[in-house]
Amino acid sequence: MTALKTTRDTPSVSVEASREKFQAYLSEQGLRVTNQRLAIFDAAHAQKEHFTAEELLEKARQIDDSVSRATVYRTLPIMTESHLLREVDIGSGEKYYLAATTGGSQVAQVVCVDCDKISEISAPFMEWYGSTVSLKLGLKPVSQRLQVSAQCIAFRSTGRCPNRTKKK
Amino acid sequence: MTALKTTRDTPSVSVEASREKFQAYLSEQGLRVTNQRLAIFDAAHAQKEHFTAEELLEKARQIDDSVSRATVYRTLPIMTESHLLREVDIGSGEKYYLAATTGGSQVAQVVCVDCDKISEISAPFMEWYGSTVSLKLGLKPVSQRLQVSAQCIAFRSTGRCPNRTKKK
DNA sequence: CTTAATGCAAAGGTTTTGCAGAGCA
DNA sequence: TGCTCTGCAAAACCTTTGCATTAAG
Repeated sequence: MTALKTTRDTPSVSVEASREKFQAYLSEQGLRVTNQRLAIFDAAHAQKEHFTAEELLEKARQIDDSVSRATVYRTLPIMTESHLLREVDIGSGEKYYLAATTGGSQVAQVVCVDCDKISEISAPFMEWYGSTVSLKLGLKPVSQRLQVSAQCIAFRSTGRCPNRTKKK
Repeated sequence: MTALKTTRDTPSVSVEASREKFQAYLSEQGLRVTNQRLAIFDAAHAQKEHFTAEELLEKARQIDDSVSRATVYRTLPIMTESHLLREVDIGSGEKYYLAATTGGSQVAQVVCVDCDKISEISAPFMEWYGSTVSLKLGLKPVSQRLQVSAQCIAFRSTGRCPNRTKKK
């Protein structure tokens, strides 16, 4: 499966708008707008669920097969620093990412204990609690993250998650 | 600095009590009580701040210099599963640990953005929010974690943390 | 043209694992 | 004595980096 041309020429409106933000960010920072960066960006924003760097590489290559693993890893921090992508580390060894189209920093992650599937949910109280907790220690809060481990629906009924790939 | 004998023969009362819990847990699970496991346990419970696997190896070797890195890594999950140790992943590449002498699962971590120093603080509201958020998604909550990024006192005054070792 | 960005492959750091020998129950 | 646990070293794993080449501005 190499270099398939997808419907990249007519991305959805929201993706289009986000991409403009990304290009604007790159220019502001004096960074170059390359085909690889755009392919990686588009691939990331076409995902509906959280993805890993490796999965992103695969998707990006379906758009532009010249994209390398190194460039994916070099582009991820750019996208997270521009707040167009959210990084989620659930402690499973690899990091997960999701396009930050909604919620800003006010989202909690709920992770299935069996299959590691991540759900996000609005948690507007988080920022207030982050401040409360920080200030109790005399520190200045920067950001906060609430991660909840839970049993997903499939696990509760069948005792095993359908999309589980863990070695454990 | 190899195999220094410390004051291991007279550990504090609380450490002593915890160690008994650990031995009981091992026996219950049909696991063996070995000198290495006890040394690792004692080393872990002698720390006042969060530590890494590598740091734990060094401390454990001061108690019993036969302790190997492999055994440390094999013992860590046993101690976390017995709830005598708390694992904290702040997304820095290596995991941190701390003896779970207080707070149970009702603690939030506040991490300095510059030096990665971790402070813990009681956060009794967390469990309630974990439940709320999980149930909104129809999931059964298991545990929750609130991690706050903040600027520590030293960073605010000098612009740099004293104990910083990050490459970044 | 000038310089940043890229691909490749090797290196990096942390954690895991196979195996033969050691030691607890 | 049987079977778990251990140390050692190699491997696995994700991520980063050096270098020659490519391409954006």
